[in-house]
Amino acid sequence: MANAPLQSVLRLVRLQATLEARFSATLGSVHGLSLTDLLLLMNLERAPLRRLRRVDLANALAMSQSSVTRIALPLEKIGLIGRNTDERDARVGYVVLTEAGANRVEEAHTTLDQMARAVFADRWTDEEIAQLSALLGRLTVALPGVLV
Amino acid sequence: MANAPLQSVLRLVRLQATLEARFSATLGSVHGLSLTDLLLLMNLERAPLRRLRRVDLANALAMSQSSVTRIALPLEKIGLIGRNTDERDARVGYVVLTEAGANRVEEAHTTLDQMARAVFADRWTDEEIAQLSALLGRLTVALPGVLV
DNA sequence: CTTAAATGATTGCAAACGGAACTATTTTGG
DNA sequence: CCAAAATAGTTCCGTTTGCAATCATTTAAG
Repeated sequence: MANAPLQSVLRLVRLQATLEARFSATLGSVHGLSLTDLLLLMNLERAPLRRLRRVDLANALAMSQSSVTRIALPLEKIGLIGRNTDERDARVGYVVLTEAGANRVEEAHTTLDQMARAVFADRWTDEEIAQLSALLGRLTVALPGVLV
Repeated sequence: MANAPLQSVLRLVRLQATLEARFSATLGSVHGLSLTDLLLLMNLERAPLRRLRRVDLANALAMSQSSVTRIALPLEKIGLIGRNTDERDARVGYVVLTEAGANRVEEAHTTLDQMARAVFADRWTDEEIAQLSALLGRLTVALPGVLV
């Protein structure tokens, strides 16, 4: 297949719209979160001290800083995240996962995991899924500006 | 890897934002088209008589009908597509690729193809790329509402 | 036939996003 | 030590998108 690169990229682009729409719909009705919300919270969960600077969060999510500001605002209002300052540097504002946020992200993570498994439920072997994950992982690191 | 399904989905979602941003930037500066514009034109190019109903175009692009209406408007203004009616059914409006559109899509397609190849330029074998394409293809057909 | 449901397309509205501009800090270079 | 550049964050504005409502037309059901 001579045009496998283009085909891969096009399929990837088109898959995303469907996956995000589907996942966000369920996450919204069940947990009151969009997929982007959950990804933000999950990044905090994995971070040391459960906190990240806004600029690092933007890089981790492959989004702009302004988007992080806007997404964080309602999450802060409902108490899932908090705001910390840095004594060393007055410019930075840490986003901190609260206890309520940690609970919520655990629940939503479970739902997301089930949905992801459902996507592969039909005649996929574990090995094939691992292969796909590995190939996408290589693609991720091949693109500058996309953190893992 | 027990969480390969989730990992695959998350990587896919994150890759899309980067790829679309990168591709749209180049396509925009070189050919005056966004990636979405080009995908619309490419679908017309492959269609019989180089024309499609708006509703079919929406399905093919995994987008809403209203988006197709809005995307098509400026493309029509600059003469890349035209508008046909159906004598049998006055509701449908065909989107037709013009000669100018066919020329433009051919140029932009070449650029897109080169960019796609560049993504895989670093230590990917043809077989690996084909494998990725095949896996993404299976994923595409596994999701209802996503046409190839 | 005639009325109700379905279909195709458009428009208004709201949500999400990036970029540019701006403020406030910190770092750097002379 | 101080001015200039860099960095972090927010806000404003334009673009893109989906959903709901709407209109016109066709199909289906009685």
